[in-house]
Amino acid sequence: MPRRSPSPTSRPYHHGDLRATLLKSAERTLREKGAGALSLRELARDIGVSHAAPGRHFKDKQALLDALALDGYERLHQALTTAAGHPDRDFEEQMTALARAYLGFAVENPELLELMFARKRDPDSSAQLAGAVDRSLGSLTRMFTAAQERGEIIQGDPEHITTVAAASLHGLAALIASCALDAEAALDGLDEHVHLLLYGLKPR
Amino acid sequence: MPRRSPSPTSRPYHHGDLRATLLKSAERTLREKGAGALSLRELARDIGVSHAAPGRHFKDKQALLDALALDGYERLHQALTTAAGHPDRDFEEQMTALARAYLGFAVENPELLELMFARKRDPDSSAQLAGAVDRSLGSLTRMFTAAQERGEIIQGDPEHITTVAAASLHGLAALIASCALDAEAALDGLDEHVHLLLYGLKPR
DNA sequence: ACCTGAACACCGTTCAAGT
DNA sequence: ACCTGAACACCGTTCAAGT
Repeated sequence: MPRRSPSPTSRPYHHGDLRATLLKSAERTLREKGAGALSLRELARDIGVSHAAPGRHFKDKQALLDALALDGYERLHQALTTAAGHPDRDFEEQMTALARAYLGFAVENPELLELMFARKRDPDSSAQLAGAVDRSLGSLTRMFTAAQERGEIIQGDPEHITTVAAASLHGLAALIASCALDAEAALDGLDEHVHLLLYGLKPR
Repeated sequence: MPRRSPSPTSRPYHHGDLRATLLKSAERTLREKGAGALSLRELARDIGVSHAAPGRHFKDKQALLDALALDGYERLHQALTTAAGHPDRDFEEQMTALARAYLGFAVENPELLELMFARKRDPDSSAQLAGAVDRSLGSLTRMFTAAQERGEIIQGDPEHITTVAAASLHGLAALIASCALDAEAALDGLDEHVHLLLYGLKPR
C-alpha cells in the first residue's frame, strides 16, 4: 500500500535513502568479513554510488561504525528485556533466560558485539557506550531489587549485585565472541553457570 | 660487559635487531593511539628505516599484532601466576589477589587486552588465543581443585567452576578496558565482588 | 538536497636491486 | 642476511562542480 517509488527496478538507490542502504550493506560486511575489512569505498562500489557519497550521510568511517554499534545496543537491549519479561517465573529461570539471550546474541553477532564493546577514544562515543550499558544494567538492577524484596536475593547494594551478574554474563559472551571459549560448551553449561552464580562456589 | 656494538650513537638500528625495535615502538603506539592507528610505514619512519624493512621481520601487519598479543599473553600469565602464588593464604584472599592482578592489567594495558581478545578469523591465531586462555585457565583450575580437596570449594567439575570465575573476572576486565565500567569503582568493589562470587547471590 | 569526479595524502605488500 | 626504492593497488577525506 504505502509504495511510493514508481519504478522499483531501474535504480533502487541513488535517490532512495542511501543511509539505510549503507547501514544494511555495512552490517553484512561486518558479519561476513569483520570490522577491519569494512571499506567505505567498497561499500559505495557495491551499492553503485560514487565513493564520496557515503560522506553525505556519515561524517567519517567511525560515524558509520558508531551507527552500527548503536543499532546493536538497541537489538541487544530488546532481546534482553524480552527474555527477562516474565516476572512470574522463578528468579533463577529469569536469570537463565536472560543469560541465554545474551549468549545467543554473542553467538549470532560476534563481530557486532566486539564493535559495540570496542574501546572508544572519543569521549562522546565512550559516553554513548556507557549510556547503553547503563540502560541495560538498569533493567537488570530492577530485576534484582524486585527479587531482593521477595527475599530471593541477598540484601546489599543492588548495583554491586548487578555488576557481579553482568560481568559474569558479559565475560562469557565476550569469550565466545573472541573464540576463546567454545560457544556450544558454554551454552550447554549455562544452566549450571547461572546456578553457581546464584548459589556461590563455597559449600553451603 | 656483553656490549657488542662499537658505536652506540651513530646508527642505533639499521643493523641492530630491528624486530625488537619494531615491537617496542609498536607497543608504544598501541598504548598511546590504539591498534587502529598503528601503521607499519609510520613505524618504519619513526625508527628511521625504509617502509619495506618491517616486511623482513613480520610477514604482514597482522603478524606484528599477533606478536604483540603473544607478548601480552605472557605478561598477563606471569602477573596472574605471581598473584596466585601464595597457597598458604585463605582461598578468598588468593582469588582476590588474582582478580586484582587481572584488573590491574586491564587498567594498565586496555588496548593490549582488547588486541589479545580481538576476534581472530585466522584459525591459527584462534588456536593460539585458545591455547593462551587454556594455559591461564589451567592454573586457575589447579587452584580450585586444591581448594576442593581442602573442602573450601563445592564439589563438581573443576572446569565448570573455573569457567564461572574466569568469566566473571574477564567480564570485569573487558568492561573496564572498553570504558563501559569505571575502573576505580570496579577496583574499589573488588573484594565484595569476589565475596559475592564465592558465596552467591542467594541468601544462605 | 544529494551526488559526482578529481585531487590529496596516506596505506600494505611485493620485488628487483643493492650492500 | 638484511635493507632500499620504486611500483601497484588500494584507502579515507575534502571540495568544487554538477543535477
